[in-house]
Amino acid sequence: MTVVGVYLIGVPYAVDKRYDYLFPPRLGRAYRGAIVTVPFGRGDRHRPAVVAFLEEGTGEGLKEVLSVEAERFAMTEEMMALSQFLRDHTLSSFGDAVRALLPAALLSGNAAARIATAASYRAADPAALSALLSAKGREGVRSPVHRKVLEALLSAPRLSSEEASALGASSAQLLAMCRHGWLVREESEVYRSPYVAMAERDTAPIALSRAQEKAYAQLLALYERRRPEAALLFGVTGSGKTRVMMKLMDRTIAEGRGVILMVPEIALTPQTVGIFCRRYGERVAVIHSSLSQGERFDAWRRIREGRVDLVIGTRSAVFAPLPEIGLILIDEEHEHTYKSDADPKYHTRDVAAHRAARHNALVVMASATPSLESYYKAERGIYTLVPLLERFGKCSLPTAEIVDLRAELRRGNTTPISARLAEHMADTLEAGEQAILFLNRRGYHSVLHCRGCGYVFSCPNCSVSLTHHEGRGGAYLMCHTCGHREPVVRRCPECGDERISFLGAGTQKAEGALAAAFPDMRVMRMDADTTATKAAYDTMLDAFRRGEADVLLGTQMVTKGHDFPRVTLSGVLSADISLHVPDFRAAERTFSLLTQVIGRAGRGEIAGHAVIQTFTPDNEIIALACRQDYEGFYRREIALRRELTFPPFCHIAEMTLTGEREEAVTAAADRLAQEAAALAEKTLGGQPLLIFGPFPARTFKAEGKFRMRLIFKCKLNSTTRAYFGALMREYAPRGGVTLSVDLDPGDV
DNA sequence: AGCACGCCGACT
DNA sequence: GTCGGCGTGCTC
Repeated sequence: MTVVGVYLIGVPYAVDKRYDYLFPPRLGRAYRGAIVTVPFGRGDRHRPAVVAFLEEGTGEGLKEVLSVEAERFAMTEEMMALSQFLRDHTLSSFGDAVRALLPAALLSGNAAARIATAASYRAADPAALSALLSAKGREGVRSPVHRKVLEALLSAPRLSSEEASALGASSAQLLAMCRHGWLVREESEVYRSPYVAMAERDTAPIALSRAQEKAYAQLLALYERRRPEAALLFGVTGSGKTRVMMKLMDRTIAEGRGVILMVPEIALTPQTVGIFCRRYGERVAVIHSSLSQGERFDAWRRIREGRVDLVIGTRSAVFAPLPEIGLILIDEEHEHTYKSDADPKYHTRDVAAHRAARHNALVVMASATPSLESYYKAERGIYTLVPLLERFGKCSLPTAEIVDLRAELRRGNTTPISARLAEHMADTLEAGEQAILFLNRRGYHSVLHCRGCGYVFSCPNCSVSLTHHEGRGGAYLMCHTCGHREPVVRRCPECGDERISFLGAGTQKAEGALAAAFPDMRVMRMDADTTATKAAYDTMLDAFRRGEADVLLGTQMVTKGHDFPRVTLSGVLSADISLHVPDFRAAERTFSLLTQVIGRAGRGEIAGHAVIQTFTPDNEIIALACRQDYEGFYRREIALRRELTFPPFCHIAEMTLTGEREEAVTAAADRLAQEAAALAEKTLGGQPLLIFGPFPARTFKAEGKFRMRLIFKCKLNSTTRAYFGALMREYAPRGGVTLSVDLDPGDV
């Protein structure tokens, strides 16, 4: 008898181990990677599972596998290895890894039933078709509709039922023709895709400038090594990175190898997709979070069956089941959306590198403001640095201006719009041009600063801004990275001013202030609330592009990847909010953000201008962004990271305890901290590992649950991963408290 | 995760 | 005397 060892899908970490079942002969051949349904637990509930082990045995005392999914949907060896990699690398369960790789439709029962089919008709005997049409009398074709259908089949191998009905043939008539033995009806699978093939195709060769050609040659040389390679394409805004990448894609596809193009969620607009659909037609698949379950399943099948050369998509597209991969492109590689915050908590970059190793593929990460981690790797030769620093065409760099909000306050202006910004707004409106205003709101409510001098309360150990908490003994300030606490003071330690307030206080009134200052102005507001669906987002951007509003006011999403030729002014209402988000990556994010905002203005014919409002006009990050000086920024920031021991000089791991009873959560956190220290002592053999906390998570209480965190600094390797794995398994808290781990979280 | 066993409070 | 609360432990 065949005994299979399976991993269950959709069970917690504690159940994530091998379970053996008998594989009854009536289900056919057993094989590794098979997706099966098994009875599990006392209630014998049916659960999806994946076969990972095969053995011959008596199978005594084992339950039986209930059903097997079609072999064409099974996990390939690569998928099995990738799931194992995800489990080891992120400490997720095998089942969660499988869920990341497979479309949900495959795991929720009968996949076959979820496949859409369509009928088509072909000539039963194509050779005899013309003879049939010219035959007379009883043997001939008398009905004009029948004749039309058969004539159409002289020039086309088959007719879809739509095409046949367009010729006037009813389904009854088609059935009759089948009974005559003239036609054969065939059911075939169809693929639901919201992206229809574009009518006009773009097949022109891609012409490159000299600088672009040089970058392309460098990348091509790497590609041709046919080994796992990684490159960092460091291209400033407007340098034509996309053209370089496209030429490399052309080359890869021409060799019959697949390409994955990763984009941040926000950049996946119809414009972007259109460019690639025109070039690669039906052999493009698009994957993103708002596809329906059916669309996702269909895209996955098309890719898996070899019908696709290019997969464009957000984070999860990195798992696209292309049979052969030659190239993985990660555009805007610094974007934090590439890190998954749900299990498995992977980074796209790591998965891409893993797949590239298997396929001997090239990974190209592209950005104008690379993540510190990536640029550091490029500096050390782990990635090949491919610079593309020349701006292409005649668009010039916009000018940038810093506005001192302290002075603004001294002059009595308490609105979030400075006099300078108002002036520029007026000029822009006058000229019939458009403006984009960026308003960050994340984190503003908990960081304190001095309105007199701009001083921000920060951690003496980590230089991360402190957040305000209401505790039992009153309010205090705390560092979310190391747990350092200090009391709230009334006076600024820098200038003695008493105007201590929350950072960004007042900016949420921006819309009202704009309306008051410019009553005739049309303001379009764009944030997570107004763009709940992808369609709403695309519609708003289109409307703004058409000039249906003068100002686009919004969060992060207004700063990303779209060309608005009529935008000549961009403004940041408070650079401080972004600069002092309580996260060690705040400076990096701000530099990237400001660089983009400044780049947004004036990409058309007209020169652009950017206005950056801040309480700290002397801040070096802001100055560097205004000069678009990435190198300068990198030198400064990498020195700070080294000094304070932050990535890339260590890794950070985060353990979170969640539960409904506050005392239970805090008690469990204390116990975990002790356990973690003891286990480190015992198993790490002197490898450095620092434990901070426990302390309340950024959102201590949310949705009726309390959350405590522990932060670890260490080097992640097999020893330390095993250490965190052991903590997860052996220290599973009980009493309604759950424990989760994030190795290398996106924000801390 | 789900389900059952198990030992303490308010009901027919 | 029982119905049922959710703490604890197991699932091939």
